[in-house]
Amino acid sequence: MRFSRLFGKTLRQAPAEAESVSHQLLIRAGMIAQVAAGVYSYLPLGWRVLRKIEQIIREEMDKAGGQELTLPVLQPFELWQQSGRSVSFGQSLFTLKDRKEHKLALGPTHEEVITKLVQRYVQSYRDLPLLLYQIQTKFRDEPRPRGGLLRVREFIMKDLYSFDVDEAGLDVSYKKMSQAYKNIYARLGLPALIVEADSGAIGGKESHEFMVITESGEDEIIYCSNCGYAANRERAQFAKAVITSEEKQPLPLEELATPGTKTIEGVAGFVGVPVSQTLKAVFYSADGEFIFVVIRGDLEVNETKLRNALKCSELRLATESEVSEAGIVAGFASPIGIKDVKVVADDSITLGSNFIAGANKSGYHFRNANYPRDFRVDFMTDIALAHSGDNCSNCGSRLSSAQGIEVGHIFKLGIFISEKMEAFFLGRDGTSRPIVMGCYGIGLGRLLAAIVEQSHDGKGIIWPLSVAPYQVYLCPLYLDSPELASIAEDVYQSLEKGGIEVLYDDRSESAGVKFNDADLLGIPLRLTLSPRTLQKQSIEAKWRTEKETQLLPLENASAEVSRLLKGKNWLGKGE
RNA sequence: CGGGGUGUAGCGCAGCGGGUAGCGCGCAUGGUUUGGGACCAUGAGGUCGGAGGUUCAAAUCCUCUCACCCCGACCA
Repeated sequence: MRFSRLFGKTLRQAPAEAESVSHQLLIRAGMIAQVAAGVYSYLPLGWRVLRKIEQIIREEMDKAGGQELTLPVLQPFELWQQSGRSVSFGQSLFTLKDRKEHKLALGPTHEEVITKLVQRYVQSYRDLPLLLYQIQTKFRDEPRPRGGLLRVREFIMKDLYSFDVDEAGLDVSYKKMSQAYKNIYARLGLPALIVEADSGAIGGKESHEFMVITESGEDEIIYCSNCGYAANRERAQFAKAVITSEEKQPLPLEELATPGTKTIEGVAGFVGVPVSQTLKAVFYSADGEFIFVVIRGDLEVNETKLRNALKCSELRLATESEVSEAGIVAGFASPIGIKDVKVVADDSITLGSNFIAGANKSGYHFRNANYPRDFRVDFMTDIALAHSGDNCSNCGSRLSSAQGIEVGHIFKLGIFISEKMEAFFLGRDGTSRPIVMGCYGIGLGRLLAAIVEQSHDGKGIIWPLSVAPYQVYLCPLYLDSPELASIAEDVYQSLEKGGIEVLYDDRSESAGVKFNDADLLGIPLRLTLSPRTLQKQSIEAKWRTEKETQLLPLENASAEVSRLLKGKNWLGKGE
């Protein structure tokens, strides 16, 4: 490809709205262009990278036994009603009406459609297992797109669905996919960490995310460097410290005047006890129902855990007026004596005794509140948010935290969808059972952005050889010399003939401009041709990742370059 | 949806005590240059996000509105 003919232009300055590194570099390199919030065009260079990523994913899916197909983007809304996910996806589902006023959805994912399809063709256990996938555009009306390609409303995703006869079969499919994903990240040069995850609106039970650790990541990972436990913070477990008060025996409940102490810190300070010696009350609205949450004063509520515990789809903090309508005195609330309100407790309230708790009247708290002696709860489970510094629930070591980009998510769906979509099969024993499903998603654009996020320097992008838009940047200097121009042209032709992907900088720009563009675009190997190298009948080669240059004989340069490229692995590292 | 911010040439920005728009980069033409973003000359390019209002006069003041970005809520 001749640079002078390439559509797209490198920019010295990134547009003001681009904040994340990947966003800035991808725009400056002329690889993507924004159309609307969370909607992007891929320019030729960016599209080449995306297609390479796609091909790697396709190869790994095929190797794992996947069969590629394509499902429609346009889906009848009824399918979403049938699965019940029109509710759980809620506003994120893009919907539209056709000319007959029939409601349709733009697919944010394809469990419904594929399960319907599989239902038509699978009748017997003999038809299973199946691994079906597609690579296709998804639509999600995200509340807040951000970070360039990191979170968008229209994106290309590979989604694979597994169909098995039982849980054991699902485990096998899940492992295959997990391995295929690891292979993909390895080939992309992405150090991805697998972590336990919440399954969110997709549903199902077990799920894992693949995370690339980088500061710009929007997810927080809690991990234990001792035993290897790692989980998304939404999901993370930790060992809650047991608080032993001086008096282990429950003491009689006492009312205590605590004027003006509306916060946990305020009360604890006023009474002179640690915050862990108090009970915190937090109020939520879950699908419209008022929820009273109790948790030990030193902990915070994990809203994802709470949502899962309540099995609700919409969860938010209750407003002040909702709290007072429920008859609760904010700042002095506790479940003691509370009636007609659903109370959910974190199990931390049993890890201690004689707590300070609200007296449900302004200016007063109770001393020596104990569960279950003094109050009841509707149910109790783990709804606490893990922090770095907490203890690992596996091994007791200190947990750490890191920011990460979610570059893949795999789910064990079980029969959650297949039951609703009536996808049953006949087992060997003649009984009809729902197909056991898994789903496995990976967003290509986000993958591309993640690569840039963790592989760049002050000059620009550093693509791994496996996905670089071109392998070689041919950079002749002093192109106005007819002799040099003609040799450069010959080299270009011979590289192309040799099957090497080459971007030929045929512009008559100065050396600095060309070198800077080569670095910005992140092409792995740069070849410089100038009177200086010509004098030695050679061409200069330089890897994007290295400082040193080397001279290659001009004669059969193509073969020499091939040799160089083959000497590198797909990441362009090592010999 | 809550909070904050920005919309002026392709990109980055200035102008905003009202008088009809300018700088840098980029772009075009010509010339001199060239191993890490050269220089000179000439030139093209703008309904100042949109609508309404105030005024003799609005990029500038007022009202409404739209878009985009960031934080949060939310989210495979």
